[in-house]
Amino acid sequence: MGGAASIKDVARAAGVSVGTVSNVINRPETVGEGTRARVRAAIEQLGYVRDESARQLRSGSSRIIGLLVLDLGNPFFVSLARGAEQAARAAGLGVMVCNSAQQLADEADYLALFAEQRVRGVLLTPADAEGSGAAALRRSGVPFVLVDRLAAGLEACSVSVDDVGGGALAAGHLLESGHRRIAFAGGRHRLQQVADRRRGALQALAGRDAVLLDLEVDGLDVAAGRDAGARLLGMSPRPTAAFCANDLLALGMLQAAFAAGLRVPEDLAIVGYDDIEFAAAAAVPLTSVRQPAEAMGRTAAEMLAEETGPGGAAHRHRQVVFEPELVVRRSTSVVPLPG
Amino acid sequence: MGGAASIKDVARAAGVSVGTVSNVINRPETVGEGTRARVRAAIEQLGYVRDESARQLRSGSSRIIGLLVLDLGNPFFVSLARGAEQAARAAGLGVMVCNSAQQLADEADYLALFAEQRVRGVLLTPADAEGSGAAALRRSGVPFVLVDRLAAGLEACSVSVDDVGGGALAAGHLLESGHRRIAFAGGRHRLQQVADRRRGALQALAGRDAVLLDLEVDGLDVAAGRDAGARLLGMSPRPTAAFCANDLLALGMLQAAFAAGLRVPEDLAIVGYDDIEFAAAAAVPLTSVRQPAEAMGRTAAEMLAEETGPGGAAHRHRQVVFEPELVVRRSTSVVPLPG
DNA sequence: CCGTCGGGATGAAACGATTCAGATCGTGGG
DNA sequence: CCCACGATCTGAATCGTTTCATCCCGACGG
Repeated sequence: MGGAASIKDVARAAGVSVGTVSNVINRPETVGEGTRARVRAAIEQLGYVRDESARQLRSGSSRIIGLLVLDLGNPFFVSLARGAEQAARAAGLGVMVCNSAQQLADEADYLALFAEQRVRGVLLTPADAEGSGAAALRRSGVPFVLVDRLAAGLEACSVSVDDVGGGALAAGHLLESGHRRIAFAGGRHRLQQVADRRRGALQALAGRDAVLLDLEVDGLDVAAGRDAGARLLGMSPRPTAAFCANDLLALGMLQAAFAAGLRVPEDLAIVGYDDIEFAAAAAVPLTSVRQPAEAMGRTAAEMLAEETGPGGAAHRHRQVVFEPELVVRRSTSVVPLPG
Repeated sequence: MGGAASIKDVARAAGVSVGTVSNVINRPETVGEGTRARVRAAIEQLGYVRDESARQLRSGSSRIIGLLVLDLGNPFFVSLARGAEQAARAAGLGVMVCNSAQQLADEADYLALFAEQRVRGVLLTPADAEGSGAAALRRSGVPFVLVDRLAAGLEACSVSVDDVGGGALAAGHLLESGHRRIAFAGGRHRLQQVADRRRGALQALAGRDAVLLDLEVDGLDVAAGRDAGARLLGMSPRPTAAFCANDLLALGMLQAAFAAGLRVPEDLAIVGYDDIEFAAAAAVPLTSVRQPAEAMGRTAAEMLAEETGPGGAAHRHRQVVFEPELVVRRSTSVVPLPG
């Protein structure tokens, strides 16, 4: 193997011109039967694989889309990525998954990488509320879909969930269960999703003689949840329930509660957010607000494929908003549920 | 923006030749100070971004590596990917993460995608024991590193963990804790990692008057663990301990045990494998066999960068084997550990 | 027998960057 | 005053593919 075989080698081996080989690959119906077979045999025999960079250079369009998620360590985003990958494959596209880890600098780096690669488009879960990533994309003219965040105005498509409504669902459920002192693990986080969930909770509690106590966190992972849980245990009077901005925090808090000998939900009720698989699998299954992660990823990829595919000129930006759904499990219900 | 600006546009705007622009970008020290500034200004002003596909076509080498993992739903592989991404970035490379979901067909599809993209190299966690993926890579001449699997012979670099040793650690620990009837959730799985862990367990139990009972699973996730747990509960006499091929299975089994009212570890001791973050965060923290996932990913990417970088001709394939480490937690220790 | 038609095949231009052999120019040594 | 030299810059060739204007040729209608 002295370097991969090119289309020229195939042409020579099959005794035809390069144009014909290209036709066999891209428009086989325009090529005579015998020639087609000969070319196919040559391709097979030489192990020829089309060089995508040359194709892209000439045709001007790439076959991969970039997906930049906030945190690959969160199964919610993994599900989202899986959905996107699935839809992309159905559209003949590949996905390049990258992890911004909520760092603006990393986000910018990866967007630059995507720009150099001339990706077909980008699915972005923005790392800040201001939308600097989206602004950069718009400036460079790369089509993009905002994921897990509503696009302001009509600048782009977006796929999101009603986080305010989700927060209200969670807080409303705790309220109905009799709780009046409720902690919110997430505090005044700079992520808009967290702020919206908090706002929804406040709305649900307004005028109901109940109070929401902010627990600041310095991350949205299990360790931060443990830490927040430890702080919650020190509060007095202690909240009787906690609403966590995501399930990772909730799992950490659950662990902190167990470590301190508290019973869940009797001594502390816990509601998470996302309904990741591990929420149901926890020893005390977590009540959580479900987001349709896979559907979100799938929808986003489909919209991008539509926008950047043939006929994309007629594309109108759309905002798809999914409704969250409360899934009640043991962590908030003293009386065991059926099943 | 009528299409992105090319190097030619920059050259025109700066009043120099394209060669000079290229030099400003790639060998700035060879260009006069004034010219350099003028070109830089033009680049800035036009928002020029180098087209990677053209660069790659001419230079022949890509700046991205492909990473194909068995299961992105398993945090172990997410950590591994994170480590790889980190090392790749340090080497100026991008990573394209894909998920074979243990399906040979998907593995082949993604490897074909990588081949078309002419990726710099591939990090592969093989989906079968026979190594058909590796064979395909060798045939197409793409450099690759086997991850989480020892490379037979000297065909390639590999980064793996001593799974036989890890299995022995887990079983040995259960043996020391007094268990004699031990279930193995994983059964005779086609994945080599699972088979090796089972073999290690058998070795540890050999001649010790203990028995290993296979529990077949049709997946390596939480749901499969729940299922295996349900079956375990029906066995009689019931095993007093279970060794699970990974932590997801263990978490599922833990949940099944709780659902049936069993106490862990008093009625059933459980050992997992991988030591993912959720293992420690479970309500009954899981004893597990730790694998250094991030270090594995990092090492693999570094080896690939070395092999495919300048001076790669002198590269000799190496097999790096990490040692697993037993992490004992509540799920196997009746007497609570300090801390 | 001629003109046309159309299926099949051809060959060269074009995409955007890199690279390298040369051109240009100011300078200092001889 | 001439020449070699280094520093700088130029222009064209090149990478592998797609695309399109042509060309070839046998068949068919007139």
